[in-house]
Formats: sequence, C-alpha cells, structure tokens
Amino acid sequence: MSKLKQGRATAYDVADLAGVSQSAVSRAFTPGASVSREMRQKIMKAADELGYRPNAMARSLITQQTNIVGVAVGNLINPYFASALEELSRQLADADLRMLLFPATYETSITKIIQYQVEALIMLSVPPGPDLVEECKVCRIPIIMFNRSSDDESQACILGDNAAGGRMIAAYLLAGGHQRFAFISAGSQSTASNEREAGYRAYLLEQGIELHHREDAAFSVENAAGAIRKLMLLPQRPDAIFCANDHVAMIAMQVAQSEFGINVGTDISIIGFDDVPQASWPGLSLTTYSQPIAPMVAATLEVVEQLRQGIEPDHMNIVPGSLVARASARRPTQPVRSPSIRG
Amino acid sequence: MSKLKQGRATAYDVADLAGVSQSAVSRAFTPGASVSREMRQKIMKAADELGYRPNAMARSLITQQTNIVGVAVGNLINPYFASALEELSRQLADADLRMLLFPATYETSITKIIQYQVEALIMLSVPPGPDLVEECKVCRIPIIMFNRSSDDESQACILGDNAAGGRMIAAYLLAGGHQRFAFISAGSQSTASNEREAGYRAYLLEQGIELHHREDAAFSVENAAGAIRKLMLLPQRPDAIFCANDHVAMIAMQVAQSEFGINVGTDISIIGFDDVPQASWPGLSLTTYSQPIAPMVAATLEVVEQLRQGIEPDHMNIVPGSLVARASARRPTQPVRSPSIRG
DNA sequence: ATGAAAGCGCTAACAT
DNA sequence: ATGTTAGCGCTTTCAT
Repeated sequence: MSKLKQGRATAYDVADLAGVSQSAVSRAFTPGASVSREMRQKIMKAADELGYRPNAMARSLITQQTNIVGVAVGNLINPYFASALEELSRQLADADLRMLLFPATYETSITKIIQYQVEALIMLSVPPGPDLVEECKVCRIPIIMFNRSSDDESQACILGDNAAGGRMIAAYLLAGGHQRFAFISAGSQSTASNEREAGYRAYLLEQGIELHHREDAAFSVENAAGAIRKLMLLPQRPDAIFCANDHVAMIAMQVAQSEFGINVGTDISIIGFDDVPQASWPGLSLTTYSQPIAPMVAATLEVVEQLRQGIEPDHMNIVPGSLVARASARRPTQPVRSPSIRG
Repeated sequence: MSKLKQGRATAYDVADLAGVSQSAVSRAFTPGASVSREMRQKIMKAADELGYRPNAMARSLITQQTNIVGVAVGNLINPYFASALEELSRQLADADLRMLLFPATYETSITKIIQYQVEALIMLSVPPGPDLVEECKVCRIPIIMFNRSSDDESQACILGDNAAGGRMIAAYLLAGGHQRFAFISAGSQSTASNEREAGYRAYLLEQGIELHHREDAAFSVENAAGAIRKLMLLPQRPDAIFCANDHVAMIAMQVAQSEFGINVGTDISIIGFDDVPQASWPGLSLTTYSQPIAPMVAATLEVVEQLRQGIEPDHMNIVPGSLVARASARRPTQPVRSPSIRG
C-alpha cells in the first residue's frame, strides 16, 4: 500500500510490518487509548525498526487543533524582548505547544502564518498592524499582547505594573532628595512607556512637582544617545532621570559616563524599567523596576490555555513588579513613601 | 457538504458559493495555475465573503513539503544570537519559509518538532545532543550548524572566519606594542571559541610569543566577571586581552573599569569577536572582529535552499569578517602585518 | 481489544 | 480551462 524506502514510514507501513491494522498503530501512539500490552509492544518494535514518527500535520487535520501558536517579534536587540522570547520558548514547550515565529513588520507574513492554523497569536511587545488584526478577526484567531496595552477588549494584554512602577520610581527619587526630574520616553507609540510616564508624572504632580524635562529616545540607539546628551547639556541639568526601559537607561548611563565624565549614581541618578539580566551586571548596576519575565510569560500561557479551552480570558492581566535598588540611583536615606496610596 | 458557520471555511464552501468545482478553488489560489480571469474573480469574491484561507496543513500533506524549518536556540542573552535570530526570521520569511522555534536544551522538544515535518533544522550556535542527531538521522532531517563547527560531514556549518580573526587580532595587538597577551575563552565546548583561540595563539607563537595567561568564562556572567578579575589580579597583569566573543568582552570591560578603575583602551586593550550592535555604542566602543550577520544568515538560507532542492551543500561555509577598530584597544602606529600569510 | 471504513482539507493526475 | 477522482497520513466512529 505504501512505497516506503523513499518517503517517511507511515502508520500503514508499521501496521503491515507488525501484522496489525493501521488504527491499532494510531492507538499505540495515543496516550490512554485501549491497546493491550502485547499489541503495543509489537507495534512499537515495528515502529522502531522503520523509524516511524507520527505526522503532526495529518493529525492536526483531523483533530482540528495544531498545538501551534504564532509569535510576532520585533526588536530583539532590547534584551528584555530577547529574554521574554527565550522564556516563552521554554514555557510553550513545557505546555506541549509549538511556536511559529515571524517578524512583526512583515505584513505578508501573517497571511502565511494563519494558513498554518495557529491557535493564538502572541505579539511580543510589538503593535499589531490593522491588516493583522483584520486577518485574525476573520479567521477567529485570538491576539495576545505581551507587554503592550490595547483598547480592543477582545485582545488579552499581559503587562507589567507600569503605572505603579512609574509612581514608585518617582517616590524613590524624591525620597533620595533629587530636585530636577527628567523622563526619557521610548516613543509615544509604546504604550508601556506612556503608562510609566503617566505614573511618574502623576506622583510628582501630587507632590507639587512639575517634570523638569522630557526627551524621546524612540527607535534607535542614536536617538537614545541624543536624548541623554540633550539632558546633559541643559542649562539646568536634571539630577534624576527615569528612562522608559532598561535598554534606554543603559545607553544613557554609557553616554553620561563616557562623554560627560559623570559618575552615575552620585552626580546624577538614572533609573530604568524591566530589570533585564544586564541590569545586575557588575559595573552597570542599574536601579530599575522589575517586570519579572517568568511570571509574565506564565500569565501569557494561562491566557493561551484559557483560549484553547474556550474560556474568555481577562482583558488586562497585570503582573506585579518591584523596585530593584542598585547603584545607578542615589539611595534614599529616609523611607520611601508608598506611592500606591495616592495623594 | 461542509457545516460552515462553526469551523473555518474550506475550499468546498467556496466552491459551493461560487458554483464551481473545488479544484477550481485550489487552482485560483495556486500561482501560475490555469484559471480564467472571470473564474478566478468569481472564486476570489466567494472566498472573500467566507473569509476563506487555504489550509497549509492539508496542502503539506499532499505536496510533501511543509515550508517549515526548525530553529533551536539557546542563550539569547548573548546579543549576537538574538540578532542572528531576528535576521533569520526575516530572511526565512523572505524565502517564504516558516520558522518553528524551540529551546535546544529540551530533549523532548525535538521529537515534537520533527513530527511537524520540518525540512531542516538550524542549530543557532547550540550543540545538537546525541539524541537530536540520532532522531534527525532516522527522519532524514538535515542539520545546519550556525556559528558552530561539526566533525559530522553530513552537517553543513555556517561559520565566521574564526581562525583568520584570531590571527588578525593577535597581529593587531602585537602591532599595537602590547607585551602580555591573555585570552578569555567562552568554554571548551564552544568550537568558535576554540578556533579563535587557536588562530590567536598560532600567530603569537609564530612571532615567538607564548600566551601570557588564559581564563575560562563559560556559561555565566559570574564566570566571565571572575575570569577578568583573575587577570587583573595577576602579579604580571596582561596588557592585551582577547575575549572569545563580544558578550564576554563587554563584561570584561565593565568589570575592569568599575572594579579596577582601569581605562580600557589606554591602560589595557580588550578585543572581542562578533561585532554585536552594542559594540558600536557610544561609551563602549569595542574593538572586535566581525561576524556579519546578514551574510551569515544569507549563507544559511542558501544551504537551506540547496537542501530543499536535493543538492548536497558544502560542509564548511566560512563567511569572511574583518577587524573593526574602535577605542577599546590601543591602535597600532605601525601597519599591521597581514596575518593571513603564515610564518 | 481490535479492525474496517469514513473523512479532515487539500493537490494532482486524469479526463473532457 | 474546468470537473472528476484518488489519495496525502492520520483519528475516529462503528462494528465485532
């Protein structure tokens, strides 16, 4: 029935060799199916001999589930996204799910990805284009936003606690006795950056303090370096700088130190957001607010599982973080007023 | 024939709606098939109405090609691997190939990945375990090694020019008037590190110079920091340090500067390998030998294409790099003797 | 517990 | 140029 020798061995080949029916082979490879021990052994022996491996495509066709989720990535130079991706690859594998990765900026890609019947789409901190959203709607593929908010109630968002983090950072810097507060944004299209900024400014304002200066570091290292340079050259140089994420903060530290001879942590304070692995490197020691990757990815997988079971997940899933005090910002001598209590 | 309304629309649904045969629908979605303009329009209209998208699983089953390649990743904290992955995602998409990503360290993963009939497996700088190799052999899935050598002639390797790079770095440091040459390895299981070290030592030896000291920075930031600390505390401190890759070199720079107050580039010279994006950051300015990502990924895709066409690719595919002189190593005043000419 | 048969959604001959 | 038919490799009733 099957040619063998050329293509891969099929369940029929195994069945023939073992002298059983093809459906018996299927059962032998299905956990919890009703097969006798001897039958299973006979089949496994034959399968082994032929190097048989079940064909997931054929199985998906009939079971109507592929166990594949699509993942859209953008800028992996930001170590937070790289770490998140790595953790995602592990937790998906743990959950017996496969990951189909594609570059978010390729509009055409999504069409191809959808054809593989992915069960969900995870946007790794990248915005979904309008065509992507439309495609997914038509094909009933749920979109999950990792580290990005969305107004669309149908999209589940997994977020760090941006507002609380922004407030906490303001409180920490204020308690550290700083005077002139600056903010470096990661771009107005970054919802995370915007939410962090809002929390930061809100807390300051509640204490009667206006933001001293604001810069934008969107899109490139050059822009980030330019932003910090502008701050350093201000007639009234800020003494406290909150950078929208660690990636920007690390660039800011480098530039401030190397180009302006500034001792970060004493001359000025720089705080980031994310707590990327590099933040704890010796010599960098970046004070930051954590977005713990393992829990955030775990929350993402929980949403995936809910979706697969037909359960409607929460629209907003906020994973708490905490301030990680290191050397890049002067440590307060007085206790920090908890910023979660407003006013 | 088809229920519709519940699952996704199939080619039959479209055919029914358009009043044509199902194979006509198939042709309408197959580039270069013989369909009249009016027929195609009619079909596309119906397809649009139903939100029909061809099922790649079903297609793969019959065409016997999935257009999927598996990619195994390990440590994405090293920005070289993260950048390579990002570029790979783009070039695969350009080649109309899908990427199934999985964590290399999960032995069980490979079994699952293979079931999706991947057409090749790319190991992104990670060693394939013996079971993985065996599995791939049984299933006739070709293994491609990115940034890693293999003795197995059946595995195509895409490599930077490690030997030439190691030699070039030695020559550059020597021309810079350095005296005591150290090397920090990325671990003995890293073939790239070993090859770079061999080239470095060989050139030095040819000039009658023994390696002053050698350390190992395998596996973790802590080990890398420990390695550079040992070097700094040596009674005879080295003045030239070649780190097996930029990731290690960046850690070394940080530690040397922050913990030992050393001015890298004047007090001592540190050179890395890879030319990761961060190497050119202001303030870091790491001298390094490039492993150009786009060409290396392009070479990888060429191998993939050859494999898909049944052509046996070269076992070794070495992509040339070049020394990128920046500020972390003292620049030679005399011309550098070309190290590619031995002796 | 096992086998026979139907069919998942598609492509690829083969007719016409 | 279009329709008919036969599978791709598997799971899943349904018999037995």
